[in-house]
Parts: sequence; structure tokens; C-alpha cells
Amino acid sequence: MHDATIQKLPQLIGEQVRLHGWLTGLRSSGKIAFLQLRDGSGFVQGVIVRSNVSDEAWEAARALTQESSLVVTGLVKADTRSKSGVELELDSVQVIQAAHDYPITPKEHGVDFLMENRHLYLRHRVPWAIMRVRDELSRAIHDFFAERGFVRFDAPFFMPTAVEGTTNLFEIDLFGDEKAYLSQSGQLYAEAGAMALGKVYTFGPTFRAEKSKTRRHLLEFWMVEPEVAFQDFEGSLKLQEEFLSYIVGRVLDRCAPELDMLGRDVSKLAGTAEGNFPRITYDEALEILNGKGEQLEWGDDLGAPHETILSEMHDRPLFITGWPTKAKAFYMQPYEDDPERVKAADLIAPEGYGEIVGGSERIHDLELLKQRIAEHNLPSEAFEWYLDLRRFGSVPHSGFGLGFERTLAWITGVHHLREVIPFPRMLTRMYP
RNA sequence: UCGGCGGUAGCUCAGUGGCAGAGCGAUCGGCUGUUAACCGAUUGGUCGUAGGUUCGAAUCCUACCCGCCGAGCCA
Repeated sequence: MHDATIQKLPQLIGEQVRLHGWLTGLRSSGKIAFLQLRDGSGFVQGVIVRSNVSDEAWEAARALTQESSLVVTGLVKADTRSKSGVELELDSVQVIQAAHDYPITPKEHGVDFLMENRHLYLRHRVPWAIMRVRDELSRAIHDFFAERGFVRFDAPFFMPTAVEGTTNLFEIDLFGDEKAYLSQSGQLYAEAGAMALGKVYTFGPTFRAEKSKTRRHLLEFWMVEPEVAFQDFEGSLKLQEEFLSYIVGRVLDRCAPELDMLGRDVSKLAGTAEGNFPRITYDEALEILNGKGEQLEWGDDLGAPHETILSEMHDRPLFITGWPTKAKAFYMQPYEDDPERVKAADLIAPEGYGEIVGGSERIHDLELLKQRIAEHNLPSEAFEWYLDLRRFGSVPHSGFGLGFERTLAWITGVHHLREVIPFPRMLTRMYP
């Protein structure tokens, strides 16, 4: 007899094991009962037969309630009727805590109810599978950069000033008189890191006080932001492509059971794992969209429906390059022969998941950067440290930011971002 | 911030001017292979809140609150 986890049961057929876990459901008849068990590592069915066990074990099993915690012992048996190929023939059931009136019953529930009970809903199969994919995706990201000599570089969460205007920043009261803001990007700090360590990436939560109530928005989300010294725009696009195909390939390779549980059509991710992402310019995008009846003028930013139209033309992420300078952020490097356009790209995910990456080459000329800061009416004193990066050994450099939850929602095929983060923070959801 | 939809039992919903309903859940009983099992019984209500119209309001009117979907903005 030894302790086992459900995940390992297929390798323990014929052995007597003990499991620590919870009951997700019970079906019983007069002489046989089926216990749906979970232990965190997976799900398995336990079968208990009246005539084979003690009265105590039988009565304990029949009295079980949903989400009661328990310790069971039994024999691992191969069974073709089981999805995992195994089930457990139980001989003892010991209850640790009997749960009563567990709210999430095995019937349909509404979104708001499940979010109100998020702390419990995480125990169920769909969130369980998503959180495991989230873990693998996160691990793949770290491995990708580690294998390429990047240093993980943590940007601060408190920011002294508003980098791109205060309207979408959360303001923090610092003991009365001073203000700080929650970070909406680690990029500027990553640039300092790149000048110190060459190739760095940040991976952490960011905060946007946008009053967005759509499936593609959270107030708090995680972002991956690599920044590379001496890397030009083209090099950044190559890195993005290699990065996306690596992490998607890893999840396809290692999370097949989870994706299957989620009902994800993995053939739709095969193209991404191959690389070779299509590219169109902003001007080409306008031409396509206006050809389909849209009314876009040069300089307009593209909206979510536009991104969806364009992305549905491809089976893998789509780069849109050559953006108008005036539609983009102050730090982006313009083309030398076309200052009306910047060396920036958005990467649009297929299937309507929207922009998952935004990247650019950064301005490395001190005077041009000063000029842009002034044009955007930004407080120049707050950017002195950032300007120092151009005063002392400035080099061309580039980077990008990947929205972790959008990427994960797309990979898992989940409709709404709130499903892919353990405890989503939204305009209408701060509890639990 | 704007537009659309919604709020009735623990959950999912029906009820659109005349007795507050169903299914599921839960509880009890039955059933030897169940997969959101099945059969029988029991249990269930501040109809989002406040005001108004009416003989009578879950239902009509007004205001507000909350949620869902989308837009804008963004990842």
C-alpha cells in the first residue's frame, strides 16, 4: 500500500493505493456506488461494491456529499469504460470533512454565479485544465528566454509618474501627499535593463484603468516584455515569430489532455507552431478593409472588428507593420525615409482574439526622443532617467509586449479572459 | 462614457393586469456498471430597490442599483 496521485494511476495498474482528495459526484444503486474523485492532479472514478466491503465502508461511501474531503484505498484496475483507462476498486472510504450544500451543482450555471464562486469553481474540470495550460505556457515562456540567454528582469509595479497619460492609470495614495501609479507596462524599465544586461524580459502583472467591459479586457493582466539591445525592428519580428511558435508548440506537445478536456480544436494551432507568420502593412490593411465596405482614413487606428476581419483571413497570427506615427506611442522609432510611419507592429491572433503582441524599435536618438516627449505633452522631468539611456551609450534596440491572458485564451479556445486567470479583476468583479 | 439585453426558489428559467410555477439541487427511500444516471416522496420565495398608476402589480409608469453582450481604448 502506498500513497498515489490520480495522474500516476495508469502506471500503477494492479496495485493497491491510497488517495487523498475530494468527491466531485456520487451515483449509487443498492449494491454498487460510483464515486467521482479528484485529488488536484486529476480525476478518476472509484467503484465500491456492497458485497465486497465492510458495512462501515459502504455506509461511509453512500453518505458522501459533493466536495467532501476524503482518504480512500483501493485497487487500480484497467477499464476501457473509463476515459483515463483506469478506475479504482475501493475497499475503504474515510471522510476528513463532510461538506454540505456545496453551491456549484452538476447542472448549468450562469457566468455571474460561477465568478461569485470562483474560489470553488477553480476545482472543476474546465478551470482545472485551463490553469494547467496557464502553468505550462508560463514555463514555456521562461524556458524560451532562458535558452536564448535572456535575463529575467523585474520591473517595479509602483510607478512615480504617468508614462502615457493618467486616464487609464490606477492612482495610489502614498501616505497623504504623494501619488504613485500602478504600472501599465514594464517596458521603459526593461530598456534600462537591456542596456545593463543585453537581453532581458519582464513577466508580471500590469494594470489598466480602462473602462472596458469586453471579453478581451481585464483591469489586471500579465504581460511578457522582452527588450534587446542592438536588435532592430526586423530582428524583433523574427523573435516574436520564433517565440509564439515555440510556446504554442510546447503547449500542443505537453497539454494535449487538457486541450482535449477543453474541447479545443488543436488543428487550428498547428499553423502557428510552424512559424512563417504573414505580414501586411497598415496601408494594405486599410485597402483590404475599405474594399470590404469599411470607411477608414489614413491615420485611423484599427478597431477590434477590423482586427477580426483581417485575422480571419489567416490560420496563424498576422503582423501589421508600418503604422502611422501619430497613431502610436511616443518612444517608437520612425522610418528614416518616412517619418510619418514608425517601425512598429501589432500581432493579431487568429479566431478573433485580437492583438496579442505590440512591438517596436525604440527611439535611440536623444534629441528626437525629447521632441516626442514634448509633442505628447509628457512631463519631461519624469523622463530624465529614461533620457539618460540615450545620453550614455545609446544603441538601437527593440522589444515587444505579449498579453499573457489573451494568448492563453486563444490557445485554450476560451471565449473570455476572465476564464484564464485564477481571480479576474474587472470593472464589475473584485470578489473573491 | 455610449448602445442593446437582463434581474422571479440554492441554480437555470417560465409566468406580461387576477391563487407564486417548472426542472435541477438538497434531504429521505428504492435500484449491481452509472457517466449532468433513473424511479418515488419531502423541502423550497423581500419577484433587484424605492416610489407611482390600479379594485388588484412579478406584470404598466418613473428613478436608482446590479449584471451580461458590444463599442471606444488597449494587451
